[in-house]
Amino acid sequence: MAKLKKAKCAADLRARILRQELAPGCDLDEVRLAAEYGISRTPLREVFHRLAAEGFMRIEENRGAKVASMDLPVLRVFFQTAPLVYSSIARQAAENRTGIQLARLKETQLAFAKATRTGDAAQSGLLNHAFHEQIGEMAQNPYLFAALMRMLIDHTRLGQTFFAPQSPEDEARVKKAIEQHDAMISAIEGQEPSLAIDLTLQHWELSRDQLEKFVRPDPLPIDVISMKDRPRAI
Amino acid sequence: MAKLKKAKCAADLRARILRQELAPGCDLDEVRLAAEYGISRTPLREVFHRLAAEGFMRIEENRGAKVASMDLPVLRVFFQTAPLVYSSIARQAAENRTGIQLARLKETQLAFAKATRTGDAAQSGLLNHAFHEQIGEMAQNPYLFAALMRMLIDHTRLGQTFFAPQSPEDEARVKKAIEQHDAMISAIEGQEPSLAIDLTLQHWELSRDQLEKFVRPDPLPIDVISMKDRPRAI
DNA sequence: TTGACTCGCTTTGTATACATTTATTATACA
DNA sequence: TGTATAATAAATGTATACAAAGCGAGTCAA
Repeated sequence: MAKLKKAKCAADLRARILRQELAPGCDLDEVRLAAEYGISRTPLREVFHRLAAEGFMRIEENRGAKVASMDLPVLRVFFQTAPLVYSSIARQAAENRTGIQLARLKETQLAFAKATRTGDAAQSGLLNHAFHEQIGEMAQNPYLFAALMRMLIDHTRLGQTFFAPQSPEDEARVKKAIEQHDAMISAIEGQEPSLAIDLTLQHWELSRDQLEKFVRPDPLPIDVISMKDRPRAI
Repeated sequence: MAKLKKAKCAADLRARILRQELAPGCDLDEVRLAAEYGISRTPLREVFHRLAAEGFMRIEENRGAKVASMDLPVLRVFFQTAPLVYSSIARQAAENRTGIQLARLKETQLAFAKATRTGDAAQSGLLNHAFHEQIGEMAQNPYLFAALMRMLIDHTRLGQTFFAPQSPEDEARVKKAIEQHDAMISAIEGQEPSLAIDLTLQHWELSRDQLEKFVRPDPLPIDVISMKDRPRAI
């Protein structure tokens, strides 16, 4: 039981970070969290060190653990690197997937589609994360998997709003994402690497178009700024 | 001082694993190592969890930490993935390197060349590792960097013998590797991404040819097997 | 008012003692 | 002799107590 607590704590912290319930940069109180999870500081700190190495947080000497930040320079790299990593993973997943993994992926996809239908945006984000992580496992490539996991941390955090559609267009996008997942499952099941790559890149483009709105918000119209600041201008 | 001990412990464990002084799969005694590094089990265990997440070791519930193994299936993936990761990193290093990083890289290369000259194979391996890790840092890509670090763990462990030349041909190979490093530095300094990629792939091929001898030893001649087993055959 | 300093509080880091689990050995029995 | 089981030893996991470092409020002097 005690062991389960530690694993559960790690999993829950990951989820809270991915949901941005623990915001990027916010710092984590050892005693508070230890109490919250019903464990002492010792095992919690072990979890911290592990999550730090996984890229969820960083630990600063004598000043505790903080949730990994998402600075803009890195986000640029994110958009640049995602197609390479995602498509490589997709190809190898189609080549190497096992039947059991495929069955699990289908289950996740069902749960994911259901979460979007019930409008649970946070849960949708986490299940979408799980979906892509499972494809990563199928690739059986520990090297690229490490890169993928780090990409997904930022991708899921950025995409929090994706599954909370505000308009009919947003809803259509979510629906399309689900269909793309289904197509990807088919390509992986049929062991068609190049098709899996194509579908993955299409899926990425859908996601990217949405994400970029948050990463590069249109700069405020120049006159608005100047109007606002004019009174205080020298 | 106490903090330095922990960092030093982590760095030393990494080095010992890379040198195969701690062999793949061997298990790590908490009390022994804690005594060895002059710290208690608590901080050592934190280091273990961190190194586990970095891919140096794995931790099994209630049965301690073991050095990460190098199984053949994964090694196949290693050979398949290395060109992609290494060349992507090289390109981005050429694009994004800073002057300070370049200076540090040159220092490492000097130390590396010196270690090969003095015949210190273990140190050569570690400095070669540091050289490629520094190129990874230059790329400023945390996602691919995670993949690179995992590749280098296996690459350095596999290549232990590379810098302990047994023949004039081996020595020529080491010499060539050093020259390739110099050429890579030039390409990165001159910010020539495509040249950096070419040189990196050449460097990889040199390394690969040598590594494959250890990974895929020639299978026993078929008649030797049949001769040996014939007496016991049905 | 500002800047530097001290004191005390809060938080982080480490060691140690204890609980729990696994591994090993000894012993009994078939 | 081989196997199963009990007893014991060794280790891993956790909690707690204590040490050390950081942080902030308040004080005092310039």
